[in-house]
Formats: sequence, C-alpha cells, structure tokens
Amino acid sequence: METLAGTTTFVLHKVAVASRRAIAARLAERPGLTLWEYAALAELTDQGAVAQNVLAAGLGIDTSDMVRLMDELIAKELVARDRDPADRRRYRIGLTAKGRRAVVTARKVIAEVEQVTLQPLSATERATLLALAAKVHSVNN
Amino acid sequence: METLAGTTTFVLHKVAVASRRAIAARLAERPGLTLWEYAALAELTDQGAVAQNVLAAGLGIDTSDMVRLMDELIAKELVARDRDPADRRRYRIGLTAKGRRAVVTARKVIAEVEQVTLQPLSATERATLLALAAKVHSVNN
DNA sequence: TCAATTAGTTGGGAACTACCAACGATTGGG
DNA sequence: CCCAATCGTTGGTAGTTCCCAACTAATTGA
Repeated sequence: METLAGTTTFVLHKVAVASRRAIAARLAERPGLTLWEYAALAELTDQGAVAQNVLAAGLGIDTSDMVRLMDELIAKELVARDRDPADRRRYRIGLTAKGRRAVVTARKVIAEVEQVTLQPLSATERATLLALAAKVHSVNN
Repeated sequence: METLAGTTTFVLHKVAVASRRAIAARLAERPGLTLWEYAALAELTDQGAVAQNVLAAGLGIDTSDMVRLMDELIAKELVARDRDPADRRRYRIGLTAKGRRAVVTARKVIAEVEQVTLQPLSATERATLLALAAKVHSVNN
C-alpha cells in the first residue's frame, strides 16, 4: 500500500530525474554539453536548419532563453547563425561539422548511460517503456 | 530516427514533469498541499511516526530542508512534532487526524489527475508502466 | 506610406532545488 | 566524567527553470 511508490507520476519522476542527472554529468565531461545544448543540437539534427523561433517552440522553452542557448552553442562553434535571406528578421540556425560530430558523440554517451540506468530491464521491456511513455507524451503534445 | 523523442530518458522526463505539474496545480487547490508536503505526509502514512532524520532520508532531501517542510505542516496542523522519550534529541513526527484526512483527499485528487494524464493507456498498460518504472527505480535505490 | 506584426535581444525576477557550514542540545562510549 | 557523534535548527549560497516587459530591426497589410 505504498502511498508514494504506488503513484506512477512520482516513480516516473524519480527515475527520470536520476537518469537525467546521470546523463548530464557524462555529457558535461565528454562532448562538453549541457542537456539543453544537446536537446537543441538534437532538434536541429532532426529538423535541419530552422529559425530560433521554431527551435524554441520545439523544445518548449522561451525565445529569450533560446537566444542565450544559441550564444553558448555559437561560442562553442557547434551551430552557425545566418540570416534567412527570404526574411532577414529570422535566423537560419544550422549545425556545423563540429556540431554534427558532437551529436554523434553525445548519442553514444547517452546510450551508454541508459544501458546502465535501464539495466534491470530486458531489451523488450525497454522498448515497451519507451513506447508507453511516448504514447502518454503524444497526447499531452 | 528522432534523436530526442527516441531517447527514453528525455521522453520520460517530459511526461513526468508535465504530470507532476498537473498534480501540483490540483493539490494546491484542494487539500492545499505542495508536492513535497504531500510526499512527507505519504511517507508518514506508510512508515508511521518517525524522526525527521528518517523522513528526510526517505524522501531524499536534506535535513535542513525537512525542518522547514515540517514547520509548514505543523502550521497547517497536519503533523505533530513530539520529542522521542527514548532519545530526546529526536522528534517523533506523527500525522494528526487532519493530516490523515488530507492524505485521503490528496490521493483521490492524484488519482483523478492521473486518470487524465495516463488516458491513452489501458489499465494493463498503466500497470506495466508503473511496474517497469518501479523496476528501474528499485535498482538506483 | 503608416500601422501592426514578427524575430530576435536584453535584463531581470520569482520559485524551486540542492546543497553546506556552524551551532545548541542530547546522547553513548570509553 | 568527558569526548565524539548525532538530531535538529538557522542562515546562507548557487544553480536551474520558467516567465515577463521593453526594445530594435525587418516585414506585411491596409
């Protein structure tokens, strides 16, 4: 009758936070990225060159925070910020070669960490967990 | 090949945070509790009267933060703080009748919210999700 | 052309999380 | 009896997340 441990949300949160912290620690060492930086790079990997606008919406963060995130990524030369010739208010944020390499490295690191954090689950169970979480996530958009 | 959406940790985190926020909002309205306050009450429900010490360890928070949490709960008259006669350094934190009622209400509210957030899942799938998350959680302790 | 809108920028604030150091009271071991 | 350890308390800090207001440059529609 465990009041806390029987509540899906709480257990999920604990697992997610712990896993996130583990990943953050490793990402900081190896490709030298914060979680948000990686998230932005990952989004760019999937979407191609987009405006900061779109990127911010995709990650669910404020545009003002996206500016500062981009500043960091540009300082690290992982993305390039070019004005969109079709609409010079916009930028077209694109990955640099260095950025693409960072994503590849980061994905490897994350996979390694998840290999550990998800250790008690079989491959099938891991797939199920992701599928169920994705199903829940898709509804809340 | 969605780089972010295919990473279990990230999806889990998004779902958990959203679900948590929804619960926090509702708990604030109805029994008038924060998430941490509820967590402490829930832990007390399961463990019975314990020292602040133990309670803090159970929730994974610092003892100094537990002091402040207890202050709030006592102000709301949801818990009672008595010295342990066996060791007068310790307290024995116990639920008041009001506290027990608050837990009952809170659990109902949480169940209602999860009914919504977990809507896309069948009852079986919800059980599976909780079981898998618990399995992962138990290893990381 | 002028007003309204949009993209990005700057600065900052509020709430929360997670710590840490120092201290008084109390206890238990030697 | 005294020292070390423990429990709770106070005060404080650093970092994160999330959000808002005001502003510039550029674009679009009337």
